[in-house]
Amino acid sequence: MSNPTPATIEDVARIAEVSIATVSRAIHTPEKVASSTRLKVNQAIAITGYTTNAMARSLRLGRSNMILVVAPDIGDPNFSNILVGLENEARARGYGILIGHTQNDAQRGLEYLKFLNSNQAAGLILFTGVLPFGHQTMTARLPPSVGVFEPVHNGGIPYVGVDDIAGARKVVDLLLAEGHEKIAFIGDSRTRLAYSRRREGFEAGMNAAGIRSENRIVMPGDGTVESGRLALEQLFMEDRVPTAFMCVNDQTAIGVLLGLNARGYNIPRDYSVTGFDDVPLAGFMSPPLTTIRQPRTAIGKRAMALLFDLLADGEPPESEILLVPDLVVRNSVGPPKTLR
Amino acid sequence: MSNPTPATIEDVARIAEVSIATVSRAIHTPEKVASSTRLKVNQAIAITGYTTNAMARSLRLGRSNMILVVAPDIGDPNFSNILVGLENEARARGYGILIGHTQNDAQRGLEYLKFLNSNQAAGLILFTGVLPFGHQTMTARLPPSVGVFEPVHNGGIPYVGVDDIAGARKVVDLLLAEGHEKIAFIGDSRTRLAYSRRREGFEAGMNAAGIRSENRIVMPGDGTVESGRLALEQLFMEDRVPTAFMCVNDQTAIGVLLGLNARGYNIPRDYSVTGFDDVPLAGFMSPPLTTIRQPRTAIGKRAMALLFDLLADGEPPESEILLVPDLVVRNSVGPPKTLR
DNA sequence: TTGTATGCGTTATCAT
DNA sequence: ATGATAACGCATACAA
Repeated sequence: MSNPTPATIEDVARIAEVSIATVSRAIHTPEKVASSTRLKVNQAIAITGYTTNAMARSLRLGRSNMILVVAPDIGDPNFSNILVGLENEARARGYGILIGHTQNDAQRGLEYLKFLNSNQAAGLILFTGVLPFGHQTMTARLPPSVGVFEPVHNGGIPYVGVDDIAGARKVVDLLLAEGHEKIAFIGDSRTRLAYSRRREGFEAGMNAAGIRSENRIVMPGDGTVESGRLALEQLFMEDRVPTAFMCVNDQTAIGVLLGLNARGYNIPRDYSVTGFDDVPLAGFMSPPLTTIRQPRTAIGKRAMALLFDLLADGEPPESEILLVPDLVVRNSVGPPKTLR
Repeated sequence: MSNPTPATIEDVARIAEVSIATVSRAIHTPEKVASSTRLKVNQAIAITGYTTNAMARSLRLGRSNMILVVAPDIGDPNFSNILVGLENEARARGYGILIGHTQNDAQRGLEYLKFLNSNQAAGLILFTGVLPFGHQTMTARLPPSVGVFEPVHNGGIPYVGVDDIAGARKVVDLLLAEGHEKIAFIGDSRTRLAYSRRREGFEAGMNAAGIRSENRIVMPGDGTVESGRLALEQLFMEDRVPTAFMCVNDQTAIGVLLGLNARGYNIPRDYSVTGFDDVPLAGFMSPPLTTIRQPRTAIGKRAMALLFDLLADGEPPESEILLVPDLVVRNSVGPPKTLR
């Protein structure tokens, strides 16, 4: 199974009875080598099972054909689908993908910075809203990079994401159209720009509908199921219950839904609940959750395409690409009880 | 932001007014260099922001300090926590982790095989039950490797996983103790050894309790929410409804739970449902799911530790490490309706 | 069309 | 304690 040592270009050259230069050419510029020798080389390659040593090649060339994807949380339900978009696009261009997991830890980020500094990756895709390399970021020599989901604060790096304001607006407008006049936004937070923007969309919709501020409830949250449940409990305890809960993401909405179910309410008869993201489970909740669908694969595809533009031109063709997400109407929204 | 070219060991040497050999020594064997020169070197490193080029280093050394983790499905809810265990253990030993995603595609696997052949990774962690490299596997020169969750079929590679039989046994025994006599095992499949073993545990428990075979229902499934729901519907249509559903994993159990809820049943009053894995959402279902907890972080830790044993000794100290998982009792199991 | 020779950035061997 | 240099595997400028 584990052969002693991998074949080198020299092994191939010896067997094919040519020089290593010819072998290299036969591989990378076959048209520059006689077809007869090309044949010999190919046979020798087959015999030895030769694979070019990517490290030596990259060292020589000063670049590699790997793209590094750095993510703070691999467990994020959004991550894997975006990854698929990224991978497909990269593969189509002959590039491979490697994933680095930082767990929001700058120390871990540094590891990958070294990786980058060694030219082991030709490009960088960032899932975090911030360069994950701590202080050393300033002196770092980063390869062409693009952010996904969130703009990268400390870096002038282009990004592709979703138009959160427009998405949120679609949700409020639906709720408003159903007749809701007292709506709570659950999961307010300033740590993630995407979340702030969803809040913005909420406010914009409420403004447009002329809803008075005492009928707008905003609860903080960190986007976890827990936080949704917590916010709900607090609202009930303080007797500030709205007729509709517009949640910053699906996790939060699931928390609210679960809490409401536990209290014996029927959704959407008693209350309406909405999410954002369209996480895999959203459609399986009871009731199935009305939410905003992230065009995940498309985001990944666009991000990688943008990275290749950068790789080719050096200059970002545009610094922000916002995809407009769709509303997916399921069964967690209805008219407010008061209107029934 | 993007400095022209990264500093090399030569830049450092020039500034410190020493030879490159001394710089290298100052970094790797500081005790062999005069403290005065060590100081100069360190200053020069600080000035230049020098990082050793990992690629050149690995090329010279013939080994790297990266571990490659290959997984068929990054979205698997088990994956991210195991990864944390892997990462922590690797970091403690000065190694970094890179993740490769194959999507069960041999072509993609090949990419990573080249990576390995170039000595870009010192070791390999496999999440798949099979070497993901297609035909070329035979001629491949693999680094020390260990499997996670499942033994690797075509490779004599040691693995660490969970004792699925014992885990499943804990579940049946609970169900049996509650008084159930007609139990369905949902999600039978021969594609994953772990799943076959859970089935084995089920049968063993039923045998021990002397349950007759007509009271054992086995439904196929692929471990998705969908498949759980499907199996449930089929059982109702064929009028072969048991009093308890023992599901091969949590996803399946969630499907069953959702289906039962949709039909208006109350769990655990009308039916009992169990899962396996203790996925993040399991505790948030209504009712919270009784299931088996995968010791995920522990598995990752053990797997990586085993890999380092391999790296050091060459010989696997043991070929199979099975951790015994715990039953986590929540609220989806009760006595059968007939006994109430 | 093919071969020779150099250098990519390191570390290790051998002198000094 | 330090320096000069070879070698890791490869791609290419240059020579033939």
